[in-house]
Amino acid sequence: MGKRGPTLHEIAADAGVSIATVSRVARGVGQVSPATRRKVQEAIDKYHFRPSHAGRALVERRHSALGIVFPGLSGPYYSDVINGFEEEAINARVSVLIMGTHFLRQSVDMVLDMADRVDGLAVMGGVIPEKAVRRLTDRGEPVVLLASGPMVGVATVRTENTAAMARLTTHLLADHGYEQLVFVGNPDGSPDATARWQGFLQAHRRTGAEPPGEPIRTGLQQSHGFIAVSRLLDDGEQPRAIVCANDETALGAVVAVMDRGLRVPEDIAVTGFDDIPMAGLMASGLTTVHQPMRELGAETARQLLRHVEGQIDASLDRVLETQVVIRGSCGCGADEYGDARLHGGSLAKRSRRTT
Amino acid sequence: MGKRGPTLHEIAADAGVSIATVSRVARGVGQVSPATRRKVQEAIDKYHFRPSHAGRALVERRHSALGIVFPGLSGPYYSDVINGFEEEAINARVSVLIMGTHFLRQSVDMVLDMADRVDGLAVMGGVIPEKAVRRLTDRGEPVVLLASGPMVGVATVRTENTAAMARLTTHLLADHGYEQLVFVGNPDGSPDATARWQGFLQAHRRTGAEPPGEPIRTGLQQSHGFIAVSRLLDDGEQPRAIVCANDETALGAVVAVMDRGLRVPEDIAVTGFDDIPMAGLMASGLTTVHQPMRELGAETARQLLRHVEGQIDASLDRVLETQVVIRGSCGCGADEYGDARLHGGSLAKRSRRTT
DNA sequence: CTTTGCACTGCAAACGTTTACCGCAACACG
DNA sequence: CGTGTTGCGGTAAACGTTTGCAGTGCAAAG
Repeated sequence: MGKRGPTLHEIAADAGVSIATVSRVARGVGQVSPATRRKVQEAIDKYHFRPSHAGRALVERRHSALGIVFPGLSGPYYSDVINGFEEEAINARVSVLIMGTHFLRQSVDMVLDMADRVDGLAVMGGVIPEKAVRRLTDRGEPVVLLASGPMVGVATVRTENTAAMARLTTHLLADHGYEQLVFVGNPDGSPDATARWQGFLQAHRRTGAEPPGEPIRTGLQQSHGFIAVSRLLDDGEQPRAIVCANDETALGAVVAVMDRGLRVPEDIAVTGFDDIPMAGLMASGLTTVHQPMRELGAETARQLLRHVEGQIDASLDRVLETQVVIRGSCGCGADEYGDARLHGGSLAKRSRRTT
Repeated sequence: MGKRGPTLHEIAADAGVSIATVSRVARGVGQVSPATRRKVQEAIDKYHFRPSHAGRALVERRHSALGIVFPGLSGPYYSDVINGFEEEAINARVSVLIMGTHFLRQSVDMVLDMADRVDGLAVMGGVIPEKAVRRLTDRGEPVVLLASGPMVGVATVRTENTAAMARLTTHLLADHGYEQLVFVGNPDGSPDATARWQGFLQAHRRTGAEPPGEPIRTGLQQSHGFIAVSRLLDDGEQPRAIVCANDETALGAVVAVMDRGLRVPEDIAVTGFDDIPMAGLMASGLTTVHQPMRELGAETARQLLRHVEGQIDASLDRVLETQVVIRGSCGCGADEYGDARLHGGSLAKRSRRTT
């Protein structure tokens, strides 16, 4: 059974005017005498009238909504991106529809379906195959690719992953002189993970270090990191440093290491990626890479809105800067960069050194 | 500028038939000869035609979509709920639109707006005031309240929070004999937190324990728990047990306790709520309450779908069962309930005792 | 008193579907 | 050969809006 909301006609009848006048009052355009306006407004309020989106979408050919598609929705990462995205959307008076495909078979259909409910779509990398993205753009649907490699003909907004991971890895290899680094994350799992693995490799090549072994392929949640590292250690391996694809796996790794009575960073250094709130709080401080998540979402929304307005720039490839954040978990002592420990009831922001 | 997709008319022209026939072929209803069907299908494929949602929504008075509204989207909690919800929705061939209000001023407007784009709405407790929910139901919009207290005239699906928290707290008070319990979480923050605080209080009353002090009001993220407990300990207080509103704050609390050289559970016991994957993995094992998140989402979707079909049962108040999961962090030794430690490369599921 | 201009408001045509209804051809049957 | 019957497929109305255009009435100007 469908919606039963009042329509223009009912309001018009009640106010004793035509539907055109009600429409004009409702959207505040055109010439309407103050007396009529008041009368109509009263009827509108009385019935809590809100114009039907379907009717409006049909004639205006726009939905006043933007869509954003993610693979999954767990983790503070996405939350911040969505926040930034929503903020910009609200400024532009459009709704935001979120979708998580959860890697289901029907993903492409779901996205295609959503595309028909919004004016533009932000698609996170790895959600649907390139071919499906093409189909959308070919249809004339404004699309912005989020956090995924450049793709000809499609606007992209992303953060600098590869170079940052290369800098971080170089810090471990060159500054600390570590030799056996292990990468935890699935390079085939998401564009983010791919780019980070690339940076990891790049650093090894550039510093002339021995090439690293196979990555430990696992998911991006804390429990995944915990399990992966637990397995590794239980198998008798003990790398000098564990480079994780994101902070949450890193946190899981830290717990796994400590569970076995080993110390971070004295026995094993651990690094993350994303700089989630928890990263700066834990004892040694997690060395990681800060990404402007919120801005990533906001910029994506802005670009998408321009696109929807017809300001198409399909060759756009906006890359937001990232910063390596050196804390304690890589082995840099607190004394080295000022007091980085929490104490005495103060929760002053831990100092950072960024490269 | 708006969508440019092909319309029924173009397909009809190309195939040399009327729009009615195209519509029939597209949706597979009515009588169409095999020859015509083939011809039309070809044209449809050729243009990648998909019927416009707006046009369809207008005449059918349904959107083939369900909405689900959350306050925020961080944490594995929501992810699982959404998963279950989506799964049921996909079975019923309807789309799912997710929305996170992020406690913005415009929340009510956002929800009202979304209500006009879907056939039914699942609203998580605390997202919008009761009055706004009423407005929706008054308009005839199918609404199911998710994880929030019963509300007359509105169907509700939730998990048993209060009783479970009472059982857990009683375990700490009676079985362990702890006396100074501290609650971390904001009772006014969400219906979940409210119910858990209630259970916490209830246990104190029932066991005749001294009433607890004020709760430590903070958010539901790991970093919130960490900061809250850090402050507490730095202020010189040392409760015997910390009861957290959810697992993530509990994990933050554990890290904060350990950061200060104290042990969990020997010096301070810590408990959570939700049973997220990480809860079973950490060293001592987090004592918590297991909730059927996925089922919560799935059941909500099922109820909402029934409601949309006209099978209204506004007095429904479905309460899903929860289980207290005793692990080590409350002080129950591993030896007490079998080997609950991870070792020897095995990651066997940690044993549980449930009440 | 007629004309002109202006502010206001109604009419009606889209927008892209779905579907009830009807016409038409072909065919079977008496 | 007339009369149903049946299977296809076209016509048109309806869904709820927006908006160009035209009409109305009134005041000011001629």
